[in-house]
Amino acid sequence: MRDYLADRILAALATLGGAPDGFVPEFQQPANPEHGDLASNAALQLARHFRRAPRQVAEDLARALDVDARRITSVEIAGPGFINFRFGPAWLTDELARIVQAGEHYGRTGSGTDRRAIVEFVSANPTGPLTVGHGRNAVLGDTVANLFEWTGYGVTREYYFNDAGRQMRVLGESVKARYLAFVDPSRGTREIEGPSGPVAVPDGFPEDGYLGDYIGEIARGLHETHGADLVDAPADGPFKEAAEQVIFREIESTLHRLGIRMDTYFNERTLYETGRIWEIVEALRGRDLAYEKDGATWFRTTAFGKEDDTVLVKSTGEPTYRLPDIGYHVDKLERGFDRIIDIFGADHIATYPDVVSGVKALGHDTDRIEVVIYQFVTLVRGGEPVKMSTRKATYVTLDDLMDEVGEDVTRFFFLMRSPNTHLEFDLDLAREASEKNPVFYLQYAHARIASILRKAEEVGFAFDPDADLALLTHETETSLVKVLLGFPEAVERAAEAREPHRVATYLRDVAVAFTQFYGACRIIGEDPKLASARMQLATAARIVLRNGLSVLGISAPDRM
RNA sequence: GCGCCCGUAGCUCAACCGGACAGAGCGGCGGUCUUCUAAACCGCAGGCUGCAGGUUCGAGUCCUGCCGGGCGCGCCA
Repeated sequence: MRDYLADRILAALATLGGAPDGFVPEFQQPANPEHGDLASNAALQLARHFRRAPRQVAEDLARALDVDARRITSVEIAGPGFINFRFGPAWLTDELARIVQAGEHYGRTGSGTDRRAIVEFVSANPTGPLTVGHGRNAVLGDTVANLFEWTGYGVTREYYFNDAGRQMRVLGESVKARYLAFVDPSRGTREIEGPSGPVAVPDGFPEDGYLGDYIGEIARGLHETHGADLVDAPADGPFKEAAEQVIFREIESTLHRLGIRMDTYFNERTLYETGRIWEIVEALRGRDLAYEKDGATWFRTTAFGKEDDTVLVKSTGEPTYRLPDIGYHVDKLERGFDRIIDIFGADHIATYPDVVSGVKALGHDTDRIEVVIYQFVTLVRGGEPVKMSTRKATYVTLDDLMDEVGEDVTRFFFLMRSPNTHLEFDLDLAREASEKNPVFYLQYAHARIASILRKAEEVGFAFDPDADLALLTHETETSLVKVLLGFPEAVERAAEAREPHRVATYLRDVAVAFTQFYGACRIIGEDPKLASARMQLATAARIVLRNGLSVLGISAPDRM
């Protein structure tokens, strides 16, 4: 419809002496229904160009406008010079029929056809269970990936991790110390600083070791299968490996609960093994963007406007995260993706420009790389913010959260707000009042429609699939149709903006419009022709709710 | 000190690349179940969109400066 009207407006402008080059008519849905179904501000924008009052331009434009009376029933000028259009009932019913016909494909668009995107998300190193903090990343990334799929992209979901490095070494040491205590229960203990005062740990437990219960579980498992055979094994040998394996399995199962399945896991180590990172250092050096100082290799980030240069390779010979990150992104570019999306928490925002600079310096097209930054989740319990630390085990895991409020609520909660606003998660509220969560409102609307269809079957009402949709004249009926027609655009915009919450917001409008229709119009028991038409409308609403919830990765139950 | 994000109803948040009278949910107050699900619906109250300027036909949205909060600014990731 927008394309059609844009075409008509341009045609009308041509008869008025032409529009400025590159002028593209814009439309908006008026907030006030009295202003019609779609409004153009063309006259306001062109007033200066024509050197006339906006309303004058609007009148001329409206007069010159030649539109199909079946699609547009009224063209009005209002306010400072808006041109308001009203859709014809025949067009609306045609479109409604199209929704039912498209079914589960309704809302899929082809803007990304034949293009490929990779979304990298979660990417937590396997040092412990996923926490609520990872939840926002996981759900956001998965849903952004869904949005890409709905616009026609081929999508790869990738998890990037690193099992070398200090964190993992400490993890191995933590497990080994617990293991030794299982082997020799009389082993001495000492106290280190825990989350709330000192805690007793076995001798040999690192000062900054991991205190979570899962460490002991892993150690117990090793003791049960290997007995005392591992007492002389290195911490970063079987202990670290066992920990990594067990923890990764848990992470994966947590993600599965959320409906997330990764396509690929990328181990940072491969960038070392292939020598990729050293090639990059040499390439940068060749462009005079890397140099040696104080035993370290530096990246000349001052050449890109930063105040200081940054270290690429430490004096120990170990690269900083920046170097493999550059290599990783080059790798993704070489794999031929058209869009490369990284989902990062706000704390990583500063690292991104260095990586892009590096990739760009190597001659790659960095326009394809894009970062979705989300702000932190503040966990609130008993009205107080909860400080979380994986190491100190003062976290709430994603599994805990799902146990308490359910998978659907968990997903919806992380998706209902814009990524770049802080998310306050009140645990008490989520637990006690979870039935008041907006996600239930959407699901309830869906369940009600399913209930109507069941009921129809029970009473033996066979509705006519070729129902005369022109019978849908009630105010709540037409407004529901109009809302339903907005779905493809809602998906498209959410995808473009990488903002899943737009879909959630839209679905609320759908549920509201349906519920109003439901309250005002009965289906079963009405005249069969009208009932059939309404059944079509309800079916269309169900399709939109189901498809929309599917974009968000949330179930659409038939009963509640 | 510098950089990024945020500041909208009592609380949590929307507002579609600048549009018409800033909207929801929760909480508060008052109504509505013999009907396809009351996990619902209807109504009322509640706002100088942090403050001060600027840009223009028009600003919550863009620019500048303040104020307040978050996150960064490491040979950690």
